Amino acid sequence: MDLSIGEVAERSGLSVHALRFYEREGLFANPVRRLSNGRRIYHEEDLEWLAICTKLRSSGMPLAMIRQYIELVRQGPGNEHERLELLRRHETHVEERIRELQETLAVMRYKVRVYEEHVARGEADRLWNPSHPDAARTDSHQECRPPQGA
Amino acid sequence: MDLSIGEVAERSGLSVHALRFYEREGLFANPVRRLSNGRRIYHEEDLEWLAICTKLRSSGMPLAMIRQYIELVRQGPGNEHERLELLRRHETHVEERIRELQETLAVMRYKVRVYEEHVARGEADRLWNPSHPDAARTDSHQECRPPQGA
DNA sequence: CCTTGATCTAGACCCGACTCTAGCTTCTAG
DNA sequence: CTAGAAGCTAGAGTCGGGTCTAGATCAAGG
Repeated sequence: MDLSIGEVAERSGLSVHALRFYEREGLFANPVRRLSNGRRIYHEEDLEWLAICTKLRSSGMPLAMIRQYIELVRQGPGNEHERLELLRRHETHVEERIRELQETLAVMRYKVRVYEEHVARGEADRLWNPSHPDAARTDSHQECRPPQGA
Repeated sequence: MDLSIGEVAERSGLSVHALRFYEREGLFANPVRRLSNGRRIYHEEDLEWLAICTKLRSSGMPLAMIRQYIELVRQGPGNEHERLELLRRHETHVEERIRELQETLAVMRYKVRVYEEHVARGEADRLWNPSHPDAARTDSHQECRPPQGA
């Protein structure tokens, strides 16, 4: 039932270094316990929490925010509002990020399509080419009118 | 028609420091020209290119990749395929990132909803709470069956 | 008994992308 | 003529998020 840091590393996908680092950073709710010889012991719950952490991280939540969350948890019941507020804040942030990426993607797709056509016609070199002022100018106009669906 | 670094900073939204930094990093296609007194002079095209750079950056393209692109441009016509390949690689990357964010978002929304319900019923403290093994376990099961639409 | 491998700590190092500082020059307005 | 703003360079510092190293300890197997 007890897991060594190596096992946790393997199962969580984090390095042992990262696990110790996370601990120093206060990202564990309950202080990591030790064997009499000083070695860390983890349990299933730790793995579950780490899975959540990794998910939050992959969505761009900074460690500092995860720490804030876990600090609220440590303070015990009574601050559920703050916890929710924090999560919703991040939700909003992720939504905005998605929109930003989608917009860039639309512009890029459009440009790539235009470029492909030009290349096909042998008139290449007229896209995102800052050493070709003519093209740059033409193109940046196009950029102002991205695909209708954007 | 000539722009000083300060003007470019203001109009591009980048700091003068960042502009000099970008130049050192080789992110300009044509070497930035200087006045006889050593001061940099920029032109509209530079602003246009910087706008593109900023867009690419905001979509997560690393400076190193922008540099690769601009190096292809500097080499002149003939490598349009490589340029397109580079842009498509990034496109794919952005698509994947969007998917990743959408997935996390779905999970977060679900969890937040569950949490809200629990809080409403006064049974709070049962979500993403690694010091409450019981809750953690229940919850991580829920996590394995995210909203049907995910 | 000895090696191998996992662990420990403290602290150095890395990378990306800037940001800022020091010390100097140069332009512009009063 | 002079103060202040804006520029210049080289190089140091920052921040986030780790990663790695050195040197010590410990447990197990041959």
